Amino acid sequence: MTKALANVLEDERIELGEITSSLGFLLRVAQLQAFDAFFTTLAVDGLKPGEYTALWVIGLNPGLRQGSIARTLSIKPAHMTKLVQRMVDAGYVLRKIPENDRRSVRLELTAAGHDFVEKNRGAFLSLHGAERARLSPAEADQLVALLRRLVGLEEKNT
Amino acid sequence: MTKALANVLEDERIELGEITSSLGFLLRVAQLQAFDAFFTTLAVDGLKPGEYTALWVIGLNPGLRQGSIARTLSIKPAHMTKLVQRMVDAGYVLRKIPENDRRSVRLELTAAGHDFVEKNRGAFLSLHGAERARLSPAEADQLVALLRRLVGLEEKNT
DNA sequence: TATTGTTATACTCTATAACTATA
DNA sequence: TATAGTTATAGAGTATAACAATA
Repeated sequence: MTKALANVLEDERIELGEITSSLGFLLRVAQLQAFDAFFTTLAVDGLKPGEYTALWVIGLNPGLRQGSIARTLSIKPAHMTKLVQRMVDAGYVLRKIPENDRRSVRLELTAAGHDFVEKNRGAFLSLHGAERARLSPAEADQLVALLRRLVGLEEKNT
Repeated sequence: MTKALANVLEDERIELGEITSSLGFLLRVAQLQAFDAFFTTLAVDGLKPGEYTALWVIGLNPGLRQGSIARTLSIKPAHMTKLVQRMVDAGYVLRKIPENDRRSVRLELTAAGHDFVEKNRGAFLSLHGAERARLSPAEADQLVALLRRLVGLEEKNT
C-alpha cells in the first residue's frame, strides 16, 4: 500500500516537457481515453468502435461497395474482409454481388443490423458526455469544430 | 483510370451523418493523419511515435522506474519490456538495478540516446506544422489548449 | 504476501504480397 | 492489364495470466 502510493506520487512528478503541446501526443492520449469511455459504456453488446462505425456508414449508404467504405474509414482491405465477415455472421450485414460487376461487393444492413445501430445510437453518440466531462458544452463544440477542420471534413470556416 | 476515378467520386459522396460530430470518430481520424505525417517526416530514423516519446520522457526524467514511465504513457508492462529491450539494443537506453530495491529497473539515456532525442527533437515537435496545415496558428493553439483540458493535463482554465 | 518486471499466449489491427475472378 | 476482393503471413500493440526475484 505504501509502496503503491509512492508509485503514484512518483508518477505525478514525471516531467513531460514540450510533448504536452504536441498534437500527436495529445491526440493519442485523448483517443485512449475515448476508447476507454467507449468500452466502459458500450462493452455490453461486444461491439468495437470501428465495427459500430462501419455499420453506421453502411446504414446511411446502403448498397455501397465494400472498398468505398473501407477507404472512407481508413480500414485496410484485408481487415475489411474480416470485419464484414463478422458482421455477416452476426446477422447485421448483407453482401450483394451486382450483375454488372461481379468482382465487387455491395453492402447493406439487415433488419437486425438496423435495429442494432438504432439501439446503440444514443450510447454511441452520447460518448460526448463522458468524453467532454472536463469541458463546457461550448468548449466541446469548439473542439469538435477545430478537429473537423484539422481533419479536412470542413473546407472553410463558415 | 476511369474506374479508379469513379471510385474516388463515389467515396466523396458517402454520407457520414452525425458521427462526424463524434469526438471519438474525429480523434481516430486525426490520429491516423498525425501518424501518417509522423512517418512521412521521420521514417528516416525508423523510430516510432511511442518509442520516441519514451526516449523523450526518459531523457527528462533520468533514473525513473520503468513501470512509472509505462504508466505515464499508458504502455502495458509486457509491451514496455520489449520496447526497453529495443532501445537498449539500439544503444539509446541504460538499465540500472538499484541496490535498495533490486526488483525495479531504473532507466536513463546513453550519450547516443541524448543525441538521438536532440537530433529529432525539431522534426518531432514541428509535426505541428504538417498537422496544423488547415488551421491558423491561433486556432492550432486553441486546439492544443482544448485537448490538454479534455485529457486532464490542465486542471483549470488559466 | 505483495510488488516489479519478465515470459508466454492469444487476439486485434496493420502491412504486404500473392492469389481469384472478374473486367 | 487493371481492378475488387480474398487469403496468407508477419509484425506491432494490447490483454491476460503465470512466473521469478525480491521485498
